[in-house]
Amino acid sequence: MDTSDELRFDRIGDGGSKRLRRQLSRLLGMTSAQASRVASEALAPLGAAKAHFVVLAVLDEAGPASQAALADRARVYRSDLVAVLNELSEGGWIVRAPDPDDKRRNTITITDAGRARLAEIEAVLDGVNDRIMAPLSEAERAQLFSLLGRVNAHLASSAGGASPAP
Amino acid sequence: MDTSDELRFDRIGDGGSKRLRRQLSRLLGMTSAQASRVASEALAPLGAAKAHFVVLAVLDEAGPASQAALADRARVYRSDLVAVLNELSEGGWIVRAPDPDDKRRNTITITDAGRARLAEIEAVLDGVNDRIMAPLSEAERAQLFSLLGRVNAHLASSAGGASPAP
DNA sequence: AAACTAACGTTTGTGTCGCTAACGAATGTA
DNA sequence: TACATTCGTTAGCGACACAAACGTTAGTTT
Repeated sequence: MDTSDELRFDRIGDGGSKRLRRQLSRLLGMTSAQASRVASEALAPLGAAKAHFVVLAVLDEAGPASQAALADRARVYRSDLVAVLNELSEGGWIVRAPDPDDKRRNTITITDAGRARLAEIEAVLDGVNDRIMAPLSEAERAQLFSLLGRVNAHLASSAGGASPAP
Repeated sequence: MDTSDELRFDRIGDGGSKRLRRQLSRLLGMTSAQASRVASEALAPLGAAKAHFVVLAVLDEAGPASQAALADRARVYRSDLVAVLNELSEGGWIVRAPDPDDKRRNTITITDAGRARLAEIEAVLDGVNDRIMAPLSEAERAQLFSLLGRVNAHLASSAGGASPAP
């Protein structure tokens, strides 16, 4: 019979159901949840969160910015960014100073300690991603990135939700 | 200018950061969230949820079962299954009857209406998954499933979390 | 038969995540 | 001057994965 091929990850997360195995959204959800869990667990000892990494990375690469600009770049909602910046500020990794030119804005700047923190977090997360993709070859990892990236781009552009704070 | 290769989905969800683009967990999370949103929106008019589909599918394929067995197969936590079964029961899609042989257990059975409901939901979700993978060819879809499946299997087995209710 | 252990369904609660709504303050525009 | 928009902020929703505990029932041990 047709005992071949697709039975390799049978009963991993689909109860052996052909129906469930066809649903990419489910496979995506399960894998994402597990990856997210691994990442969070790895960051926990540092007292860091994933949003910390994203925000610090964007700050480091794009330079100081208002919270609104930061939220756009990091794809974090303005409302959620507040807490993240509070935490980063408490650690001395960023400075939140009022913008003299526009009193509505804050100017967020990464500190030297923040850059060190970023490197620290990045090292951990690089390790995490390596563990996640452990069973894949280099070529396969690139494949996965490419395919996922295309699906993601398609979803982001087709849906209304490309921008986090409309 | 910066005309190279990997810029095709630049600024889709990573703020243009090389660092962020390397993080599979992030790409996975964004894609999963969007796919999940599309699926939920498609199911909303039916008044259905994703868990409904999973539970009905498992019931249809593996036959009547206790809630514990159902939770294992559907990869839903016993605690969360309660609400799902309440909803499915209210719709008349399943029957929850005490097991005479073991008074601790309920026996969950799918009804004819439940099977019709399952077909209905499945049709919607098949459409959703087709829309999600629209930019991919048949071969690429198979590739994506295979790669994701391997990552998922690896994560499920390496972490303690292969079984949802320890 | 009594005592202990384990499985069952259920309730309740936790933490994260994506997202919406509304607010006062400040700014820009008509 | 009136109106609209942008800014940071607070609060809250709903979905999801998950943990802890409880009363009930069953199986096992002494």
